Amino acid sequence: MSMAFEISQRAAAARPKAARAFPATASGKPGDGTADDDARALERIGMKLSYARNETVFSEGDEAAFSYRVLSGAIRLCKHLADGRRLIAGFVLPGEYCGLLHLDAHRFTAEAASDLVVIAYPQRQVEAMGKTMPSMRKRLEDFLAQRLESMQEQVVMLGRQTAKERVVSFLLNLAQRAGVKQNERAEMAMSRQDIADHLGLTIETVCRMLSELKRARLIALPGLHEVVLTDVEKLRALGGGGK
Amino acid sequence: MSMAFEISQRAAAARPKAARAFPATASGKPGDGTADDDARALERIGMKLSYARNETVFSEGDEAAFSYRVLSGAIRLCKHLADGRRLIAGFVLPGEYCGLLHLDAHRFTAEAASDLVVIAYPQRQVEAMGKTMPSMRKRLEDFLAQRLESMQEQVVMLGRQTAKERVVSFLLNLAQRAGVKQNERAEMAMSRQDIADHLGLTIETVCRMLSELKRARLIALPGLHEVVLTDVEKLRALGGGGK
DNA sequence: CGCCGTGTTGACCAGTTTCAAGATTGGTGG
DNA sequence: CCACCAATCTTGAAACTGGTCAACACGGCG
Repeated sequence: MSMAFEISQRAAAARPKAARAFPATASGKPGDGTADDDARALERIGMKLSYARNETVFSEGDEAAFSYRVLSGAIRLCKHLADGRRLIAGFVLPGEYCGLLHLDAHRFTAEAASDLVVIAYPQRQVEAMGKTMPSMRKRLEDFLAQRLESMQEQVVMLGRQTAKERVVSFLLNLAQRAGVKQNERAEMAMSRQDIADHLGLTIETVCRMLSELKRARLIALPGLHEVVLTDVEKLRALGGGGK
Repeated sequence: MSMAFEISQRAAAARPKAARAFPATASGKPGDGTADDDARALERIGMKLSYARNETVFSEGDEAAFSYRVLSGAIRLCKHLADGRRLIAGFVLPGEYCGLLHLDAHRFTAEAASDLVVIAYPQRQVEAMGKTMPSMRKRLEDFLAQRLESMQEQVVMLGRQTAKERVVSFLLNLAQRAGVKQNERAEMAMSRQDIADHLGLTIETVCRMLSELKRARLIALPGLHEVVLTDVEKLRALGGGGK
């Protein structure tokens, strides 16, 4: 089984914890609807892996041998600049994929933003499925389009939004992707520093903006890594001309 | 000839100046080497169009019926936000393409950043060539990869670089893409406002940074729309941890 | 010649960062 | 179970970068 061999190679390189058993659907994001068939097909060729916070899933420049689907936790896609500055291009949340298209993902380093469980798929299999299954091909294309869309949003955010707008956009985006509505609790797995590096701010500014939103009763922070949007309408109004 | 008909439709929509005759190679960027065959093949199915500064080539959301190659001048790819803020995702310089992949380009509005001459290719033909000519397929993939690369650079720039670093990066990038070396004159067709909207700065800050670089003898500005990099080494050092 | 669009420069101001304490949280070992 | 420690988060005050507002310069064109 050369496939299994490759997986354990990679696993060794990234030093994830030994893969533990998880119910196959445990952390699958609900509401995926149309994706289920493809997801199941992938599930069969994938392997579950766990990483502790801050472990590297793959590095910039690595050969893109695997794609990943997040089961729980979050991946951060980041770029480390020469002088230590860091920039996070995006997060991969539960139910989402990364590295499906070698084009994009492996230009970044992927790290566990929190304790993380993923399923890894050999890239070759994904490509093969893309060629035979039309629905899978479509999903690959959608994935790329989404990725472009989100990079674009980030460019708008970084280029033309204020600190408060950025934080609000981030929270709205997070809640939407998690399928969480007003007054529901959303997980915010990444650290404040991660958020700051994603929004092009300092950690202190992120904190201040969160506090300010809390004081204004627009959000609540039941725990360090949870948010509740208590007034989506007003948040949207603050979200800036974005988009 | 339905192709010609479609082209003039589009031309009418965008109100370009009547296409004038240009020697086929007049503004072709030299040094394209390997691309020449494909370029020539495209040239045959393309139509020359001219636009005055600020005319729209295509709008965000338009059907991507055409791809474009810039012969002279520059296209700006921009996004207009609700509140009037504007953000320029990038410029297309002479010799470069835009809209080759419907995926990306037509999420932006393309406008003439200066007086502009392009060749327009019916999208269908490009796709057809992509399927039959392997070298063309490769070029299309490269194009996408490049586009992603440049968006990424912009994200780093906007997220983690200072005003001076941004301007320096921009100038270095411009010179490199124009194939211009130290002490050679590079065209900078776009306005200061365009540059500002690309770098996420104000026009005043762009001016100040350019003046500062000029005072430091790192660049010269022989004309409003020309730059000479007089000390690429020091500029690189200023260019920040970029990449 | 004077106007208009664009670019440049200066003075002042606001938002963000930086620097510096604390406060919480989570993990470890007694 | 609690005490302690390290890491992370929060908050405050001062410094600074870049933005805003305003005046002026320059160049093309009617």
